[in-house]
This record gives sequence, structure tokens and C-alpha cells, in this order.
Amino acid sequence: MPELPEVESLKRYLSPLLSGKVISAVRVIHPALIQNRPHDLIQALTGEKIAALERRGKFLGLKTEKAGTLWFHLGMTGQLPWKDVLELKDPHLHFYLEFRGISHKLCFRDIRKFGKILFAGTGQPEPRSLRQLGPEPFDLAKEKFIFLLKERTGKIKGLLLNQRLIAGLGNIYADESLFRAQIHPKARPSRLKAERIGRLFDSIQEVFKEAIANGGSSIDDYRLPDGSRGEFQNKHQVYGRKKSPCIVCGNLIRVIVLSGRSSHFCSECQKY
DNA sequence: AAAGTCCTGCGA
DNA sequence: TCGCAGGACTTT
Repeated sequence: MPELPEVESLKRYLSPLLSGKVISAVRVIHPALIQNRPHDLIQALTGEKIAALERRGKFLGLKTEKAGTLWFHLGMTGQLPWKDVLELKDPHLHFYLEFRGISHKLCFRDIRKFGKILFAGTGQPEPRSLRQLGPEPFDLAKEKFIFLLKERTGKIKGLLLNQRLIAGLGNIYADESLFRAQIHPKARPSRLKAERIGRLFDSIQEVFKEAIANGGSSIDDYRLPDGSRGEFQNKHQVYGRKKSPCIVCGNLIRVIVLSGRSSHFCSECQKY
């Protein structure tokens, strides 16, 4: 479940490796994961130089100097291995890029195929899935965040997962942020004091910063491009800690289903 | 707003 | 062998 910290960690790992490199070949193994017509993307990207890497919400973009930007969304189980020798028999390898003068390839692997590859050519409109994203948590003013949530009627857990409201949160960091802010996942922001929503905003930024500093959370499939794991899963306070004692009060962490997702929380520490 | 769908590996 | 995990999209 790569969320903002995992995608940011990938961006930081790959930026120095890819910036300035020229794409010598685009290999499409599983065209279904590509939103555009694969031929257009191959045509546009071959011979292009990578100008920079970008992150928007949970999307990672390779911005080229002239052609446009190639966007990856890793879904649940997507990976971007940076490999010298490919395993071409690997049934989960769907796409890779080769670079001029370098033996390493940038691969796109995805076991469950929830991931996506999108190409936005220069001058073309931004893909809809990127266009409809809400603001970046680090670009957003706290007052705006409070306003954004206050005008909605739903339960806070579901709202945090809505990428149109704020980009980058998934199930892990929604639960971790709510715990830090001592807010119950079923609480309705319309009924919370503004200062508690403000504290939630601070919690989101804090937990994101800590997770990025730890290379993200490797729960199941998330790995850095060299195959190494992030370390932040060892610092989760509620996610994946069902029936374990709360680190604050010792009460056992509970799990309920909200918006079709498991929500981990402490019923003593987190209130409405 | 909630439920269903996609997909595959894994644990009960 | 079944059901659960979940991001984003579609359907109700």
C-alpha cells in the first residue's frame, strides 16, 4: 500500500539515478496497465532525457525534457525495482525502461495489478486521475484543511482516504494520524472543535515526515528500488497492532471496518 | 454515502 | 478451500 511517504521515498531514491539519463528503450510487457495507447508512449519517450522526478499524491512522475511526464501509480502491490539483470520470466513484471549507456533498468512490477501507468504528453491535458487530486498535505494551510473537513458530513476516516479532499493518505497513515490526534475514526469533523482538526493536520504532517525519514513502511510488498525495506512499519502505533496494548494507555487496539477498510484505533485514547 | 469490483498471495 | 487485504473507480 504505497502511500505518500513510500512514493516520496522512491522519488528520493530514484532522482539521482535517473535525472539526466536518456531513455533508450520502452518495453511494454503487459499493456493493460497502461492507460494510454502503448505505441504512443513508446514513440514519445524513446530518446527522451529525464529532467526531474515528481510526486503528486501517490503518483510518481518521470518528467522528460520535451515529451511530457510518465506517471506511475503503484496501487497496492506495485514496485519499481532498479535492476541490472532482469528476470524476464517474472509474471509480475509489466513494464521497464532502458537507459543509454547504463545496464540498469527501471522496472514496474505489480502482483495484484491495481497499479497504473499514465503518460501525459507536453501540451496534452493532465490525466483526470491527477487533475482531480486534492491539495498536497505539505502545501496546504491548516485553516484550509479545517474548512475542507468541516463542510463535509461523513466520518473522518473515510474523508481522510478521499484523494479529492487531500492527496496522499491511505489506510496506514490515516489510522496513524487519527491516533496521534486522539480522534476516533468514526468522529464527524462537522462536530469536532476546529483545534482538534488542526491537531490532526499537524499529526498528518508529523507522521509523514517521520515515515519518509524511515524510508516508508514495508508491510507486504513495498520495497525500495534496490529491494531493501523501509523501516517505518516498526514504528506504527496502531496499524497492524490489533489486540496489542496501546502504547499510551495499555488498552488493547481494536479494529472496525469503515469505508470498507480496517480501522485500527484505541477506544480509550481516541474520542469523538 | 455505502457497497461492489478488480486482483493475487497468504493465512486460517 | 475460503476469505481477507485495500486504492480507486463504478454502481446503487
